[in-house]
Amino acid sequence: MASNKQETGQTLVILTGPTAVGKTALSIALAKAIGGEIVSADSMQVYRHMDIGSAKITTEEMAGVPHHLIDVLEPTEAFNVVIFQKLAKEAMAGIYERGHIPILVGGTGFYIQAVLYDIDFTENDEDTSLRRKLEAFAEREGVEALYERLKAVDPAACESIHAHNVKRVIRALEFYEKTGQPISAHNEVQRQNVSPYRFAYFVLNDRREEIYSRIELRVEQMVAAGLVEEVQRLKEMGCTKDMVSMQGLGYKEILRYLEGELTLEEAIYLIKRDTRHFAKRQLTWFRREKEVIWVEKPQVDQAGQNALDRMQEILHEKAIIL
RNA sequence: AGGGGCAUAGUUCAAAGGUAGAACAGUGGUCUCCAAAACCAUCGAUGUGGGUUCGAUUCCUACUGCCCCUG
Repeated sequence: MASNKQETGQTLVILTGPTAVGKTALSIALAKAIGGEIVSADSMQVYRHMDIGSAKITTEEMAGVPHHLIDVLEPTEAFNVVIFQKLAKEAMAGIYERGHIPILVGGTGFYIQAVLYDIDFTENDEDTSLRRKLEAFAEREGVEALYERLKAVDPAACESIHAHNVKRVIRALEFYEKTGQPISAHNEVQRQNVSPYRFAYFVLNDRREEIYSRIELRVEQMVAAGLVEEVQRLKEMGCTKDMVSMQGLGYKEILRYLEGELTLEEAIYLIKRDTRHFAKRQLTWFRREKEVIWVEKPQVDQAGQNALDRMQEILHEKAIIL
C-alpha cells in the first residue's frame, strides 16, 4: 500500500482482467481521456497473422491511440516473459520521451508482474540445451527421480513446487545449475521488490456467469469470422503445434481439428472450456496481487458511474494525472 | 392406447442386500524465462410413495418422467 503513494518514479497505468471482460474497449476510452499510449501485455497479440483467435484489436478500433507490442513477431518466433519485459520497457521509454502515460493492457498477469516489479531475469542466457537435457532425463528416469535431484540442491523450492509440475522442477534445476544458487532464494529476494513506478493497477471484473457467456459467444464469433481458415493459413506457413504461438487458445485446438484428431464440434467445445479455465486462473492471479484496484462492472453500473469515471478519480488521487 | 426398457453428482457412465466410484463440468489454489502454459486441491448423486428384510439406493409394487416398438 505504501508504495502506491510514493512520489517518485515514472507513471504507469495497468488495465487488466479476465479474457473477454471488455478490456479493449475500455482501454481506448481511458487512453483518450488521459493522453496515454497502450502497451499490450498479451502473449498472443504480439504475433502477426494471428488476428481472429487472439481477439486482436483492429486499426479502426484503436481510433488513433498508439499501440505497442502488437504484430511485432512472426508466429514461428518464440516469445516469453523475458522478451516481453525487454520490449515493454523499450516501448515505455519512448512513451515517456513523448510525455505520455503508458497503459499496460492485457490479460497476462505474469507479464504485468515482470514489468511492474521489474523482476530480474538476467541470470540466464538464451541457451536452452540444459533444459533439453533435463527434459530427456525426466523422460528417461521419471518425474520422481527429477524431483529427487531438486530436493538435493534446493529443498526449499520443493516445498512450493509439486513433483508433477515438471516444467517448474526443470526450471528450478536449471537455475541452480547455471547460477549455483537455489531459485527459492532468488525468488524470495525478487518477491521483496517494490515497484519503481507510480502506478495504478486496475482489474476489470464482472459476474462469473457473465464472463463465461461472453466467452462462449466470442468463440462462436471467432469461428464464424474464419478462425479455421486463419489457422489453416498458419499451418501452411509452417507453424507446428510445438511453437509457442500455436499453444494459444483457439490455435492449438483448431490445429488438432485440421490434423484430423478432433471434429470441429469437439474443438469448439475445448476452446470454450479451456478459455473458461483460463479466465478463472487469471482471476486467481489477480486476487493474489497485492496492490490491485478492482473495477466491478455490476457495481459500477449500479452506482450510475461508469468505469472510466471511477478510474480517473483514482488516477487523480494517486497523482498519476492532474 | 397396448407392449417393452430406463430412472445414480450439473453431464456421461460404474457398482453393490450392509449405507455408492470415475471422467468431464463447477469451485478454490500454486505460479518470478514455455504463463492463452504447467500443476495441486475440493464440493457434489441413488425420481416419489408403499412393501419384503436386522438392514434397500439395490428385491417387489404403485406413481411420475423419459426412450423404443405397435397402432
